[in-house]
Amino acid sequence: MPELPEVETVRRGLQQNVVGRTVKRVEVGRERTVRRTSREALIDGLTGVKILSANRRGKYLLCDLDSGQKLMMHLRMSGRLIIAKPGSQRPPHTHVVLHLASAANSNVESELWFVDPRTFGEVVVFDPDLLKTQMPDLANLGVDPLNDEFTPETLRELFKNRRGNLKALLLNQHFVAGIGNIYADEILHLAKLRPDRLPSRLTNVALTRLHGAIIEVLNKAVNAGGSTLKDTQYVDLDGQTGSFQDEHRVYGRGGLACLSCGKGRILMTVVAGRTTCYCSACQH
DNA sequence: AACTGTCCCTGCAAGC
DNA sequence: TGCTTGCAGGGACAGT
Repeated sequence: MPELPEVETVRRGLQQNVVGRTVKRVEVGRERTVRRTSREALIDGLTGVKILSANRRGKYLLCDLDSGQKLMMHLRMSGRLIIAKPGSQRPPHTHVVLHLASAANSNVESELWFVDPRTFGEVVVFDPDLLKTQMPDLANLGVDPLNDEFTPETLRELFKNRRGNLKALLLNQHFVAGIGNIYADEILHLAKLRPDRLPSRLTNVALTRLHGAIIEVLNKAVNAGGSTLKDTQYVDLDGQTGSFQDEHRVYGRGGLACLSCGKGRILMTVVAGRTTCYCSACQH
């Protein structure tokens, strides 16, 4: 399930394969994928338009367009972006197809497919001036943890006057943007903190450890190309799987021995309404 | 204002 | 074997 590391891997794929190219034609299959506006709005907003950049904010992919508008793509649970040769066999649930003109230094055209079985994902073209009204979720997004402005002090400020537990806070996109269920559990395990701990009670030492764990886990996962699980089949733009699932220490390991301390057993419970795995011995 | 619970949707796996 | 059921989860939304 795409979280920050997977989305960052996809972003790099877009940078390589899509930036600098012009959209010749747009196909929209299932309208739910473009529900924020409409089929016509997406086709009008992208046809004949050049894609200038590939950026990321949390789990949101954002491209500047030469029309002055922006393209936002969100993979949510099961979304995938695939670059393919024109006319290739499309997988089931291919909801949006962008036909891309060849890059300046080549004569190879491509298709960019937005594939999404569970249809939670979305694709939208929006006017940056209307960000606050049209894209309130994006406008209210918290700090990106891989941005330099994310420091232990940031975390300390954000923890003030918070009632929820650590896991709920890590999952809250208004707080820190990009962490989902898998990486929240991995981060808390590395930081040796229980998911149900209250942030207001954390010592400065623990808080600094948490800050370091957020950055370390996310960077390692980015370097591994993200995590590919059985159920979501996450792959990058070229169809490559990630490998960070091999480094998961708690996620999906309920009932097994802790790989870090060797003493504890991984408990599987529900915290903040999500399946949560943590070590009974080394997380306090 | 901040938090919790429910819903959306499909594919897969477990259980009968 | 073949069906049903439950589960996975990001974020919008309604309710507290």
